Amino acid sequence: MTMDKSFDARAAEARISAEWERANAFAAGANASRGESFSVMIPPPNVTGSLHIGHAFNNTLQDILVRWHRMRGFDTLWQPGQDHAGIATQMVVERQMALRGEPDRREIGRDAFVEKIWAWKQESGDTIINQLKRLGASCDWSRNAFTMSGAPSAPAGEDGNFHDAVIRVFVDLYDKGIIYRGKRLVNWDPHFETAISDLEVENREVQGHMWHFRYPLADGETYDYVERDADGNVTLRETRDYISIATTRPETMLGDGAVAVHPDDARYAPIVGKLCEIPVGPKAHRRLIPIITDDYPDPDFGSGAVKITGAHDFNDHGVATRNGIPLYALMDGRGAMREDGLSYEESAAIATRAAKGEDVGDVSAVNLVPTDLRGLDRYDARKRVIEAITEEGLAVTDAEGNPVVESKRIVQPFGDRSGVVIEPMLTDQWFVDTQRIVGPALAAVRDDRTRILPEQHKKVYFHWLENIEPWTISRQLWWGHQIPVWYGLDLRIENFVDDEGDGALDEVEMFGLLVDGLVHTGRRQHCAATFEAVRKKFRDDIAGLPQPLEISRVVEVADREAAIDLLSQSLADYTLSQDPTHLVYPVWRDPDVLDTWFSSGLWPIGTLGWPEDTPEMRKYFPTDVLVTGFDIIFFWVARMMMMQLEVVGDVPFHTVYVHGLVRDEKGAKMSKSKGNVIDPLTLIDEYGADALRFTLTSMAAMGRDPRLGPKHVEANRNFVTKIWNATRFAEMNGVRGGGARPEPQHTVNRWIIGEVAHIRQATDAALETYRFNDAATGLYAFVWGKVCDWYVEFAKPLFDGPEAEETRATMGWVLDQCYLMLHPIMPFVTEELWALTGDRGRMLVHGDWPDYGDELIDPAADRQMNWVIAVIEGLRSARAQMGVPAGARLDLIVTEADEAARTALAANGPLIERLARVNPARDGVAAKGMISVAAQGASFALPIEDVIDVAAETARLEKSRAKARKDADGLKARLSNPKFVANAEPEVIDETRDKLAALEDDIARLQTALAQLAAM
RNA sequence: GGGCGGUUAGCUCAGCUGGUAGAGCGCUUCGUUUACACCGAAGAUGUCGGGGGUUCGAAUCCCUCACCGCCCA
Repeated sequence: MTMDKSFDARAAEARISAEWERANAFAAGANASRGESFSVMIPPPNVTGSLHIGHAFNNTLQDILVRWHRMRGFDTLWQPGQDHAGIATQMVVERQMALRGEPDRREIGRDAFVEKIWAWKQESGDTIINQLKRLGASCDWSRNAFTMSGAPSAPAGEDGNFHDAVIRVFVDLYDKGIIYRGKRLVNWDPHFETAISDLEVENREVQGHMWHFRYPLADGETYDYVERDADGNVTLRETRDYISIATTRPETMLGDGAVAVHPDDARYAPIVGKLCEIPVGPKAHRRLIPIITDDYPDPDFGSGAVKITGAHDFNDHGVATRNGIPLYALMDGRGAMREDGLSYEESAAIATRAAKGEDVGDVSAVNLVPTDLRGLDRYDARKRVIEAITEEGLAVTDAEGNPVVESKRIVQPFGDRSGVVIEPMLTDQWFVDTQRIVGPALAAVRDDRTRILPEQHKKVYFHWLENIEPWTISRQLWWGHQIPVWYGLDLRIENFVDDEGDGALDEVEMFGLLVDGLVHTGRRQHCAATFEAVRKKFRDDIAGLPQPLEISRVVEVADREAAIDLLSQSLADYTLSQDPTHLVYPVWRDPDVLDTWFSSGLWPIGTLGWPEDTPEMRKYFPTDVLVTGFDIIFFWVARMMMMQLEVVGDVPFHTVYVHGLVRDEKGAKMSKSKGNVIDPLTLIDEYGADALRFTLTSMAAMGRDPRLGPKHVEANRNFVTKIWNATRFAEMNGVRGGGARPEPQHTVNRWIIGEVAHIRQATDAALETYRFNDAATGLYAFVWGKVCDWYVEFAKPLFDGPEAEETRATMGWVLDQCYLMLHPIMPFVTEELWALTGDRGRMLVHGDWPDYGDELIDPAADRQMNWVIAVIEGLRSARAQMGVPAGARLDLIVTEADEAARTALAANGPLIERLARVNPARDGVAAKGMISVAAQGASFALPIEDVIDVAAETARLEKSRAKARKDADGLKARLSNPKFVANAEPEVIDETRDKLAALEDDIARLQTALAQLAAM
């Protein structure tokens, strides 16, 4: 057999992947030979996702840990899977439908749309899984999980019980009161028409405008407006009949509930408590709002006065709630001005009463959008508002009378998926009261039950959790786990009078119910995992109602309207038939779905079969390591911590390894818009998966962002080729792998075995501490620098001598160790070489990770070979510098040598002769026409005859001497410092003395050589 | 505004608990010697961002300044 000149990655990767799969090599527990388990949960990529370089990085690191543990015999599980990515998936499928010219989702309805998404998922949802396989990720693919598995809408083949876990947890937290529903200001995405969490909001600085408007004081009031400089000197004094407001969002003025100033702001003190007019809206119904004080306004920013729109701004919302200012909603779900609710006149009247301090109750029907602006998009409304105010002369103007509009950079919230400006909206949403479950998550990291690496990220974790806000978990989407809460009409109206007192309804009473009860009263709600369970709860509810209602059948309908229709119809029927068995009590389910991260938060237990008591759950939970990017620490890590601790009372993992973000060569974040995205699959095609993996690993310095360019990958592809060719050389010389560790006699062989032991210890130490880059660069230096550069070269002459057999055995074993140790980082080429070089019985993926150590190290061999290497390097350097033709074979004259040097020389003569291109060493004296080379304990002379240039040789030796002297002087200075000798550790002092001695030895030899040269 | 990180060879970066700097790429010269030109040999290049401090000793610890980046407000 002759090997090709290089590794054909493309062909081999596919073949090897198939072999791994056929052998079920990645199955949970494969190759287990000891009791301990090791489990890792993949951070689930979106089902819509495709592999980007960040995934490649993240999964390479996980795979290294997993393969390393599997080879060490741990019962290993790497759990793969995907999340259902609510918004993203809906977006993908809607776009596809639009492209095909199909009716949109509203036209086909929820069920049909969800069915389409499932169809899409089954057809295209495994893209990233297949890409991860190409990377070599050794997940147990048979267990691939999905956060929507087992949902009622799931088609065949999508079973699983993730849905059960999600619903179970929701119900549990609901029952504990940790999940609640409430009207809150949330981040509303007008494009997807759903609430999103603050983490899905990207605050970006954009070019915006700041308008300045005058809010006239009510009843023509005036005040002295005085501005002072830092020293208290008056810089401006004028009589004003208005208060000046700056805003970047004029359209929200319509919903203002107050103007706020800082309590210490002297400028406005005279008018606090007075009313002012919002300078927009029909003149006849101009609204007045109070001027209040609050700590929020910054007196130094703008005019120091802030308009308060509690329903459309988070800061304002805080001010409004603190001060009892009503929250007037202005927009609908699409970000357009509202058209619903009361007329502007009625609304303005109510708002005015509120401004005067009257309690006006619920203001959700109040619509303060003037008739002519209703239905307009928020930006069109803005334009109209500005025009109207300017026209009226209430814009603040400059000296020339032009309205003051500042162009400035403002920070605006954008939906991370939709890219549109987020609108703070007052809506009914479901929340997790995170305050109540955050404690254990903080404690677990504080007392190191979960370690976060690198440690600096702990701060971020703590900071976020210590200031945690309620988590909005409802999404107004169709794709996701529908909230398991049903509503029913509240029929227990307060003013119900049972005229006859007979506990039964007559027609009049029934009519009263219909009119008062159905339309105007609240609703009942119940939460349970199944409709059956919820039906029972409603039945208990209605049991208290007057008969015959109490025996109504609980049935499910689409929504509140349908419920009212059906109930009315049912009651009407009853009045005719008097047959109570036909009475129904309709209930409807909350249409919202849960935030995808709510399900991802249960990933560690959900993928292991919880809430069932599964063997996997018992064996692999808590999991060991979570490998993830920094960007996901809040989204996911913190939430998993909170949820697992709350639900099963344990941490989800004992270590979180946080890696950096892969950047381009210049350090810029990769982004589609910048066009600097590097596609990992392209790199795999070009250089092979091993080269890419090795590159990413060698860049994985803890806490740092790797910068990746194709050049780096190319360099490591060369490394793949290098070990391939070392194997090829071995193979050509009859070396085979698969043998037991030999116990050779020759120093070279003893030395390399010791080097293997060194690197094994270094590699394990690096992996144990998650220093992936140290593991990679250490192996690189060992394989290339030690094995290929020196050992293979040393072995060449040995193959012709009496040590040929032991050298073959040693080389076979050494290469086997290289394959084993490189396998977690470069699985394909090593698996291939493993198969090519021996009959092993099992694949390398199930090879036994070595555990030898110092016992294999022969210090004498170590010393001797390092000496030989130094001599060869010295000889080569001297030759090159003196311009000796590379091919010329020189005599090697030993002018001086101690015992150790003689032994080393005798044992390694052929090696030195071959690698330094010299004839066998013989004793002699330096003479004219020779150059000198100093080594520890020995001096050599090389006759280069007439080519010697005395001046050049002198210069070369002087340069060496100067360097040695400089180093020696430094060391001497240190040793002669009494404080150093007194304070430094003894080993350090010894080390310094040894170094100095060696240098002085060198200097002496150089000195001699120079003297000889001078004498010639 | 708060927090975190960075500033080391021409470029991209290592350098863990302080013991006087390394790798890859690039560059120069030489080389087809029984694996490999995706190679080998030899070589050049560093006030370790500036300033101060602790220490026998600082790229490494502390303070400070400058610039760059990220996160949160």
